[in-house]
Amino acid sequence: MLSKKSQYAFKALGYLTEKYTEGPILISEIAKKKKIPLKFLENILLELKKADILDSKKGKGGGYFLKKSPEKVKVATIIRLVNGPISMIPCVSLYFYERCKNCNEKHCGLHEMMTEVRDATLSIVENRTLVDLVDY
Amino acid sequence: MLSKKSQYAFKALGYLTEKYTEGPILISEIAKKKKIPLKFLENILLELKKADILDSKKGKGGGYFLKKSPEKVKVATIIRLVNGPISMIPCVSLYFYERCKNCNEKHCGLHEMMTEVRDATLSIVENRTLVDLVDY
DNA sequence: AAATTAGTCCACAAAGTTTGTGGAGTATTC
DNA sequence: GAATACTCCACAAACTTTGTGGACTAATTT
Repeated sequence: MLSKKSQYAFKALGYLTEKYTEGPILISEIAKKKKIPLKFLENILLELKKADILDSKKGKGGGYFLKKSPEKVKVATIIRLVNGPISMIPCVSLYFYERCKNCNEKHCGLHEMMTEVRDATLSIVENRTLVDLVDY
Repeated sequence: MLSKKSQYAFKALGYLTEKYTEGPILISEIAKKKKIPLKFLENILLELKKADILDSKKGKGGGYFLKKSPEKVKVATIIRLVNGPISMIPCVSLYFYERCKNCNEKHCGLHEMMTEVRDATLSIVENRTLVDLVDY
């Protein structure tokens, strides 16, 4: 399961995608519309900014906005950033790989199956972008 | 990611599947061979027994063994049992469903995408069994 | 029947993660 | 320089994970 933080991040990014043409959006507006605790959302958006997904402007007329065009930001990128590995086990992860201590990966049934699961998931989340998060 | 507990459970079940014809297997043997903390493994196996996946026998010649034939036990069942939901978000889960508070499921982009991810994952784990966990 | 073997059960504890909150500071605009 | 809005850091409560310890029960062997 994705953490609440991740779910909040997706809701917020969906909202910013909707409002992409409208310039900076207040944190407080996102928090209210998407029912996200304000201060928690602050942390999340700041993290997304540091990861180059968002940018912000201070002072009057300020707020957060997408740094890149929403169709250029993959859902997979956001998951890895906010939630961590997409794979079910570390020895199968592409971005968070860790060697398995108690099995030989070449001959491990679990390894093989989890690789399939990973690829099935990636085939979706690597091909969806922030645009796919918007309500319709 | 699956918890360590889940990974231990899979390792143990894979081992019991290998040794399916050999009668009861000692917890201590599984723990040693699969490098799982003994007492932690006790808890896991007991849980699997209560869920009717395993059975056990006490005293000399005792140990744990699969209650059903390994090809009859789906991987999906084990994940749900030991790890919890397979879906990435609760409002998309079949077995652990929870309503989403801040979106209309019929018009939510996230909901739609996560349904696809769920189905892609299920198409694998609902069609694999303990047999697929065995090393080869 | 006693000893040995091996699972059962319960409680607890250390560590880590998640989910926040509070408050002072900084940049920008008017 | 006042108001606005993001920034940064620290901390805390709650929960989950990952175990451990010890007494108990059931089955077998001698």
